[in-house]
Parts: sequence; C-alpha cells; structure tokens
Amino acid sequence: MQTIGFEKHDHGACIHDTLAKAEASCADTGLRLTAVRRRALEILLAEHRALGAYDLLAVLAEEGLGSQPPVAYRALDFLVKAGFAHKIEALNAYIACAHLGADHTPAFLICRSCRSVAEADTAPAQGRLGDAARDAGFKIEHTVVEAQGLCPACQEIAP
Amino acid sequence: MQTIGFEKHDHGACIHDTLAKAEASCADTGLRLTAVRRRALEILLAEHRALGAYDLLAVLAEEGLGSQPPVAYRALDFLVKAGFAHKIEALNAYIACAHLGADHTPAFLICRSCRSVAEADTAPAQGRLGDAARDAGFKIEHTVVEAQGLCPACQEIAP
DNA sequence: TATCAACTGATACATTATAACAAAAAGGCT
DNA sequence: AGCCTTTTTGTTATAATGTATCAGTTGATA
Repeated sequence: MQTIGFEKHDHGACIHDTLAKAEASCADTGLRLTAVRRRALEILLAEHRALGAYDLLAVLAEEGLGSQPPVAYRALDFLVKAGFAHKIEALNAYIACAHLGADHTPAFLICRSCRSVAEADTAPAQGRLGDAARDAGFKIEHTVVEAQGLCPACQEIAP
Repeated sequence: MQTIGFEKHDHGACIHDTLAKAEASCADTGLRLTAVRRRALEILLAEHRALGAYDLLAVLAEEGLGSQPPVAYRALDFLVKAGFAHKIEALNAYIACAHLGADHTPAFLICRSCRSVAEADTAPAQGRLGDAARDAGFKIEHTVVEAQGLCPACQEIAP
C-alpha cells in the first residue's frame, strides 16, 4: 500500500474506482448509499484535500441536497462509519478514503499551506505505539496518526 | 522514557516536579509563567485527564482569574507553545505534559470510558510514518499520535 | 521614569457540532 | 397490494468550541 495524495495520478479513475468500490461494499453489507451520501462522497473525492462539514454543506446546499448542518454531519458520519471517508482530527475536517476496500489503519500527511492530505498506512498499533499500549495494559480500538508539515509543492513556494 | 498515566504514582510529587521544571524552564528562556498560566498548568496537572478549554475556564472563573474564553485559550496556547501541555486533537482538549523537560514527541493513549490519558513516546517520525513522509517528499513539522480505547481499569468495568 | 513589548479584560462574533421531533421513504411481510 | 417497522430526511433550535479586536495594564529595560 502506498501513500496517495501528492503524486500525479489519473484522478478520474481514482474517483470512479472509489465510487464503484463504495457501491459494491454497500451492496454486500446492506448499507444504503443514498443520493446525499453518494454526492457527499463524490464531493470529498473531487480533491485530495480535507473539507470541513460546512464546506461540504455549502456544495450540497447549492445542489438542493440539503441546507442544514445535520445533513452534512449525517452524511459524513455515514461515510466515516462505512470506512469511505476519514476525519482529520487536527483540522476538524474530512477526506475521502484513498484505500477503500483495503483493511488499513490510515495515517495522514497534512500540508499546512495548501491543506492537501496524503493517506499512508503505518499500522501504528503494530509498532512502538502498540508496544507502549501493551506495556500499559491499554486496549487500542482506534488510532489517529496525523503528521503536519509541507507537501513537496509547497516546500518550493514557501520553504 | 515510559508511559505515564494509568499506573499508580506519587501524584503530589508529579505535580510539584512538573511545576518546578516549568518554572525553571521559564527562568531559563525568559518566558513568563504568570498567575493565570501557572494556575492553568496546576489545574491540568491535577489529573491525568484531558480538560476542555471551557472546563479549565470554569475553574479559573471560580477563582476569579478570568471569566471569558480568551483567558483560557491564551493560557492554553502559552502552555502548549512552551511545551508544558499538549492538545489532544481527538477530544479538542488539553493535558499537562508528563515528560516536561525531555525532548520528546508525544503519543497518547486515551480511554474512551474515563477520559484518562497516558502519555507515551513513540518518535513516529523515525518510524514508518517517517518512511512514508520521505517517500512522498513530505517535510514533517509536527505529529499527532493518539490511540483511543480502554484503559486497564475500564476494561474490567466495561469490557 | 520613559518606552516598548507583553499580557490582561472585555465585547462581540465565528466556527463546529448536536438534540429533538415530525415527516417521508424504503424494505420486509402476509 | 396493503400494512408495519426501520431508516432516512427535513427542520428548528441550541450547544460547544474557538477567534478577532481593541483598550487598558503591567513588566522589563534603557
């Protein structure tokens, strides 16, 4: 599994594949990818950047898909629970999953300048964090790993 | 450096030592540990749990040390910048540093049941996250590593 | 003791997130 | 199809978290 986000890639295929995987996953599990939810995922997928709930809401509202905060938060909750999106805690923002389908523990590289986000996989619970947890008798259920800094492009502009 | 937070320990000494280190650090660097800032640190130190800014503000307000949000946020900003406290992003809350003085990259074990927080050190930038960042050409400036789950005590109560 | 920078007090406001409840839609069942 | 249950949506209201701004005070230093 590789880091996705800063490299050039076929973004159309990237969007299309992820939507297809999300639909397949819903068909399998009985989850319902309704219009709002599907569109929310598309909006997140449109860029490898974190969007706030209200950013998403603004787009949904323009399209007549809902105008009140709960609309956005419900869609995001669904996507996060289904594993189709992740919350970036350090930004209170959301991003589409770049490794949909793969069983993974996401880690994020967040550019403070352009807000782009790359998703890597570091399996922290199997590394030193896991060791520390075992030593402390702590049972890990979920991990948040987020690195903030400068992406390759922004290092050139504002080093 | 060991994980601090769930084990029994001499908490009085833990508080006293940290305050002394903070004072020494300020004396060294010229930072000013004013009344509000010092009291804010004491309040955070009183428990190995994350406190929200408004939780802190409530205590400060009771004591006549300020009643408006900026009071709490300024004190917290100072403590975080000085390295005397850390922000727990997943909770939008703050905790006193358990390794004050040591140059470290904190990682947290957060109990979802009792909200207690242990501070470990996993140097993530030197592990697989660092590898992923190097591969992507990303320059890490700050990392957030937070594991959520159940602490030893809460595993017995609500397994 | 004059000056500058840092800190504090206070008002107002911005952003992020949730509770609650009624109405509608979807899916299962006979 | 018709009925029932569950899930989803629409809407109002409000809670929780965080900041901008500016005036006034304090502290260090010259």
